[in-house]
Parts: sequence; structure tokens; C-alpha cells
Amino acid sequence: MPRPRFKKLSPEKREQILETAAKEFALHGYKEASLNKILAKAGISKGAAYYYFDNKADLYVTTVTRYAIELLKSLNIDFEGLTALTFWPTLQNIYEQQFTQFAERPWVFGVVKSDGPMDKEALANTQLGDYSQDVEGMLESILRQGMALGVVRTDLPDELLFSLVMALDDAHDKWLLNQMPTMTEKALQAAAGQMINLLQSLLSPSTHP
Amino acid sequence: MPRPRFKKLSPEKREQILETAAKEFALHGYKEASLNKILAKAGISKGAAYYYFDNKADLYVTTVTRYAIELLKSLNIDFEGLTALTFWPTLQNIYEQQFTQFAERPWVFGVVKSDGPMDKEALANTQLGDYSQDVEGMLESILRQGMALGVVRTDLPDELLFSLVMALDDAHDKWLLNQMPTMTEKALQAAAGQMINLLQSLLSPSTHP
DNA sequence: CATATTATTAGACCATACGGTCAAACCGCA
DNA sequence: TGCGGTTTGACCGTATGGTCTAATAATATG
Repeated sequence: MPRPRFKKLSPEKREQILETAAKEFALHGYKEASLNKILAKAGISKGAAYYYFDNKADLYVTTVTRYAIELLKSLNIDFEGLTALTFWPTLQNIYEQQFTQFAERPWVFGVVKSDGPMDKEALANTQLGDYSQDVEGMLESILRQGMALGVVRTDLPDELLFSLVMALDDAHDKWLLNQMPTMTEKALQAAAGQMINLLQSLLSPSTHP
Repeated sequence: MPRPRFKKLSPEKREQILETAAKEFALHGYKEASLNKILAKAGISKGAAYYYFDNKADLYVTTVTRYAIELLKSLNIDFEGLTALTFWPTLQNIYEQQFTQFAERPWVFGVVKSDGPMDKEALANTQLGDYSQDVEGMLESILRQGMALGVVRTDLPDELLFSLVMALDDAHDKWLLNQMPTMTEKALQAAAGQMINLLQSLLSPSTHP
């Protein structure tokens, strides 16, 4: 967590720091991202940086929580009323919301998936740890819900199924990121449909027994 | 390419160097892998290393070509006689061959997928560049064949489809790597069937129009 | 056999970049 | 003027990939 002083900075300065950090982390991942370059690009001196943050990991955690959690919380999801009929449309709605935000701030998605190289121990006691659990937990509960409703296959180890969905999601996001420049809002909604279609193909109880 | 002198080393020494390099690259990827640590573990001095290789990239390329190309060529595949009926069984056979080798030398698979951080320009003029093209080209031609035979969906951009399959493959491989210790040969063959089942789910012409 | 020449090896050293520290200067305000 | 919150950039220890010289091992030559 950043020093309390950080909150006393002007919102512009704060945003400027976190946004440049986010872009750099999104582009290179945590370990490969250069703290020095972030500070240079943000126009902040090293001393100042360490006056507000404990270390690189602190800046990273602060950055991710700032944007990723905001993104997560902005998706208002109703898990309760899910039925076999509403399952996929609900999921599609989530993706549509996601992709809309994707269009506005593409690098937010990058920063969400940039945590690979950071050791999990260091993450565990941070707010980000909670967030990671939230994301995985959310996906997990969605899939389990789907299984209970009979719309998601149950013939694979859960763990495998989760990572496959994550991988598929990542790959699709990357593709989407490349397509971004030529995409209209309509196309983005279509992409959400496409993604759902893919998930349906993969996750629906097997037709190839 | 390594200096010609490298071939004059005893096969044991050569293998020892390339194998430790492969494990390190497989574990950490190209950029994160430490050349110093590789040399230390391989019990070779820096001077000697640079007596045989141009630089780190050269060692990497040599390593990957040594194992990955060997793996690729070991899969003898008959693309010609493919029909709608033999398509999936053939693919399954390929995976079974792959997984068998996977059991013997798991790190070979790691090294195949460790090229991310290396810039493509540097790769382009190497034998490894050809290999990358070979792998992608192989996957591409397989999928195109499948499309032509009507067993692979054609409603998605090819580029997207390729990367999705790659992602799925990677994720499954990683899962497999974790499961390795507790796996019998039978279980590996079952895993190949599982993988094919997944690919079929994802790639078969959509039943959710 | 002894000497000269070449192939090989070891490791000290270099420039660079990294994350992180710290004393000094700066600046707004009492 | 003095004080406390803020900022700066020089500096530190460490690790990186890469270079180079000097010593050693192997081989050819008299």
C-alpha cells in the first residue's frame, strides 16, 4: 500500500503516475517493466517515488488495484438469478460490459494480466491478493454455477477447465487488442457474441462422447 | 549458429551444455534465463562459452533447434490421405506421439514455447526462424485441411482460430506438466484423447448458430 | 625428445541497467 | 528566520551480457 501522503497529491498527478505505470506494466509485465523508465516517463524523481511508495511491488499493486478492481467492481453481475436459460446471455452481457471498457482503456486489460512474474508470497498479504482471488473466484463460481445448471461440461478436472477458459480468454483479448484500431462499438458487441460462442463450444456438455 | 568448433566437442559435453541450457530456458524463458547461471550449472567457463557461441541468442537458437526440431521431425505425419473420417484420429495420433516424448523429456516442450521475449528480427535469419514457421505452418495447414474437409469451423478469422488453438494447446500442456509425476503411459494416452475432445469441441462447425 | 605453434580454457574485467538509499536542497508557511 | 513536508539526483550493491588477456593443453615441427 502506498504511503498515506500519496492521497494528498493532486488527482491529476496521481493519475499521471498510475497511468504511466499501468501502461508500462501492461506492456512488459511486472518483472520486465523498468521502474526507472516508469519514473522518467511519469516525470517524477526517484526520491519522490520512494517518498510515496515502499518499492516497485507497492507501485505495481497500487496500480493494479486502482484500475483492475475498478473494472471488476464496475461489472455489476447478478449471480443469484441464473438459470440454464439465462446463463449464457448473462455471461455475454458481462463480456459486452468488459469490451466496452476495453475500448476506452485497453491497457487496463494488459495490467490485469501482468502479474505472472511476481512471486505469490509477496502478493498474498496485499489487497491485490484479494483481487486475484476475486477474479479467479468469480470465474470459478460462474463455471460451477454453469455446471450445476447443466450447461457446462463436468467431464474434465475443474482445475484444467479453469485454466483452459483463462487461456482462451487471454488469447481472444490479445486478438481483440490487435483488432482494436479498426473496431466500431458494434463490432465490439459482435466480438462479445463471438467469445460467448467460443466458450459455449468449449464448455457445453460434450457432443463427442 | 554456433562456431564450427562446437561440433568438434565430445557429444557428451555438447549434450551437457545444451541440456542445461534447455532446462534453464524452458524454466525461465529466453530473456529471464541467466546466461551466467547456465554456464555455472553446465560447468563451463565464460571464455569457453564464447569460444563456441556468438552470444546468448546463439546459444538459445542452437538449443531450441537441437531439441525442438528433433521433436518436430520425429512426428511422422501423413497429411496427404486425410479425410473427414481420419482427420481427428490422425490428430490424436500426433498428440499421442507428442505426449510420449513429453513424458521422456518434459523440458523439451518448455523450450519450444520459451521464445516469447526474443525479438523477431533477430530470429528471422536463423534456422530457428524456419522452425517457427514450420510449426505455425504445420498447424495452419492442418487446420486448413480440416476446414476443407468440413470438420473445422470456418466462421472465425483464421488468425484468431490459430491463436486460440495455440493457447488451448499451451494451457493443456502446462496442466499436463503439473500432472506428470502421477501419470502412467495409459493416462498420457487418455490425455491425448482429452485434448482431441477439447479441440473437437472448439473447432467443430458450430452447433450454436 | 624438445621446441614452436595453435587450440582451448579460465576468470578478471567492462559497460550497463536494475531496484533501492540518502544527504542535501527546495519551498510554502508560520 | 526557522521549520516540516517535499523533491532531487548522486550514489550503492548486485546482476546482467559481453570482452580480453594470460595461462594451459594439445599438436605439429625441427
